[in-house]
Amino acid sequence: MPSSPKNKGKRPPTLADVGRAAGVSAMAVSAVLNGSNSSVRISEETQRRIRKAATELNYRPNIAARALVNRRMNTIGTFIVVEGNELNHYFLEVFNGIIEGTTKFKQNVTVFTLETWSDAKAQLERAFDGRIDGMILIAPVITNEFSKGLDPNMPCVSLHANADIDGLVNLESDEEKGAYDMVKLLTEKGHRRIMHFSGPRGLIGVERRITGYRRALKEAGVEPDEELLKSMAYSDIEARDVMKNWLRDNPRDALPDAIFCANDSMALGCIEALAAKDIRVPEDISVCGFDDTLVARVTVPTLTTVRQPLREMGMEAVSILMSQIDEKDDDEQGKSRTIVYPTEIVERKSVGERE
Amino acid sequence: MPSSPKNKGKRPPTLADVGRAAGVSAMAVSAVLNGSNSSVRISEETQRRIRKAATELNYRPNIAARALVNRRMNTIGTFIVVEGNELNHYFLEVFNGIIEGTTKFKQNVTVFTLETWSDAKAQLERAFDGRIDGMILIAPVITNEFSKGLDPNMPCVSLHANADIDGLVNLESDEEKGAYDMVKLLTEKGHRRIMHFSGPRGLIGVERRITGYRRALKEAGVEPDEELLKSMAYSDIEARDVMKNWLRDNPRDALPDAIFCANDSMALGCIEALAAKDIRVPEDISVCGFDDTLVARVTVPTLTTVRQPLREMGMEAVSILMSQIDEKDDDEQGKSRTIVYPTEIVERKSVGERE
DNA sequence: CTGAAAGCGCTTACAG
DNA sequence: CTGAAAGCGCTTACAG
Repeated sequence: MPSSPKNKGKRPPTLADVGRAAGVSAMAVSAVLNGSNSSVRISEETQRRIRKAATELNYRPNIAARALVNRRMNTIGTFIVVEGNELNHYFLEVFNGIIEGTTKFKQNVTVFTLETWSDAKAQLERAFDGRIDGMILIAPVITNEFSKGLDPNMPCVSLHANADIDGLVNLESDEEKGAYDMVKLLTEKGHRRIMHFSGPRGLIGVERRITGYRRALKEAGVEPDEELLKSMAYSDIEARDVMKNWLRDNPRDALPDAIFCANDSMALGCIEALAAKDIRVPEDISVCGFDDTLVARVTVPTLTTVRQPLREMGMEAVSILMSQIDEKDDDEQGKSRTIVYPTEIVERKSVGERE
Repeated sequence: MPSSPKNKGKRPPTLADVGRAAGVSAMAVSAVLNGSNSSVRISEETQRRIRKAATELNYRPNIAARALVNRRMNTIGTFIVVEGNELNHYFLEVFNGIIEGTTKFKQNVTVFTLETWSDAKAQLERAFDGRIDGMILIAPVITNEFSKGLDPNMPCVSLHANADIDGLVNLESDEEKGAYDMVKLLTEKGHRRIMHFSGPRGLIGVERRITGYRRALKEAGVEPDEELLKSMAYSDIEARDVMKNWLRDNPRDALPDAIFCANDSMALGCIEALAAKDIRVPEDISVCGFDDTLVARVTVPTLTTVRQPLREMGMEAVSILMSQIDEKDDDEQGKSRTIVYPTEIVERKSVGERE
């Protein structure tokens, strides 16, 4: 009773099986079922017979065998660092776009999560065994160290690469202008003391937003106050805690007029801490975010925010990657490139007029 | 200049290449690098030499070749229907758990999005070409039609399968008790006229929540009023619109004491519509959700909700799937099974006391 | 303890 | 217009 003969006949049917059933060679079956570009013409009648046999046997091509000869898996890998142990809204938006793109191109997506960008070499290698044809890096922090972990033969597109990059296509948005426009809106609505909750200093995107923030302030005749610039991780929890501590350490009348947060989740964290002290948004203070993720529309109050076309960027990343993959054997040149998407202010309820 | 000789030498190194470099057979390399269970013992010295050659050549196993012989891709597929064109918070939570699980088991995840569960046969087949070893269905609506699309040899676990299932493991939570507990809490806080925004009638989970809702009402001596039960898609937008219309069509003093929403997003949609009419939560009306997704904690007011351990369920789904995959050749029996997770009330700010 | 052979399921030249 | 052969890169028996 133990070790029974392994499931005989359970093995899925192969091309040869179908061929046998239809009275032709496996090669003929391959040609009609998988429409290869070979010069083979098979008679209508034979084709019909082959297709019939295939459906009857419930034939399904074996992707591993095919990939072995084609060197093409028709799947792309997305790489993301899981911060604070969770995938966030930014990821959700971008991923929605990636899904849309891969569906269009009939590709599969596999998701690789990294613990950190800094020593990603070992983690990256999991993907370099032919299982994906190209990779999308989501908001990577690309260091020299990291670049070394990359495979030069693997087509690669990044979104919001937070450092200078070399040899890959990067999609980003005009973050400085987004920040500038938002802070300008704030000043136009009469706000003067404007706090900025930024991401971690040093990252390109973070610095760009700070630059935009300062520029708008200066143009409105407000001298940037370093006390009002708080840097932290891009996290709602951190923003909440920073806000909470600030409220503990400062008198109520020191409250700024507005807070410009570097992403929507941080804005929510902020609002949460404010609400705990019964400070109302936007009546007592205005708060705005960045990204225009799902939550911005759905929270109360709805969030005034800087929209980056994250979803579109995800879609485009796939589309660009696909052309890279297809042209891989051709010239390698012109690979390095940056595409900048426009940002746009979305006015909702969390920003009010001053006075 | 056209058709240049294809990138010679660019082809990644194979086991044979490494073997040649180390002066051994490919088989020996395979044995030491991929620690097979074959009885092969290779001398320490040779092993060192092989490893050295492998790193020098930057050897990487080819997964397609390996999969072809092993019939194992070490990747699992997750299947989800993209409602209203976006992956939602429920997905994000569950997927976080799946990621955690697959990381632990060193598996990859690929995400398949379906347009609908009803005629999923063709869409499902994309996955039945050996690219995944098992599948996780996220909140599927399993009909007979759908079951026929499944491959009986493919290990399969579902989360919140919203129908009776046959031949697969289903993970779900005790939704009836969750609903009951929540409505009971509401009645204990003095609420009597309690509205329920449910999902689409007919789905098992929806009916269970309705049952729990009614039971708690009756126990509190409140006769369920069918006028207060509104069914709709599980969507914040629908909930917002239903609420908006209700507010338009009913006098202010007809406002219920509380609204029990079938998920967090719907609760947010509700609150949004209420806020537009300056109806405050929880001062004027209490609102609660279901799921305890990321947004519940972060919106204002924070949401009182029924927690389902979505993340844990995602993790467990992977773990169960892995054992199914490993035991596939063994007995097929006992495959069909349901595991019910407890729900739990999380009290936050959106529910207040009456009077 | 190590190597030569066969085979996983497919596709791509190459002959007829 | 169609078939026989070789090979993609690996692993698993099987000999030595």
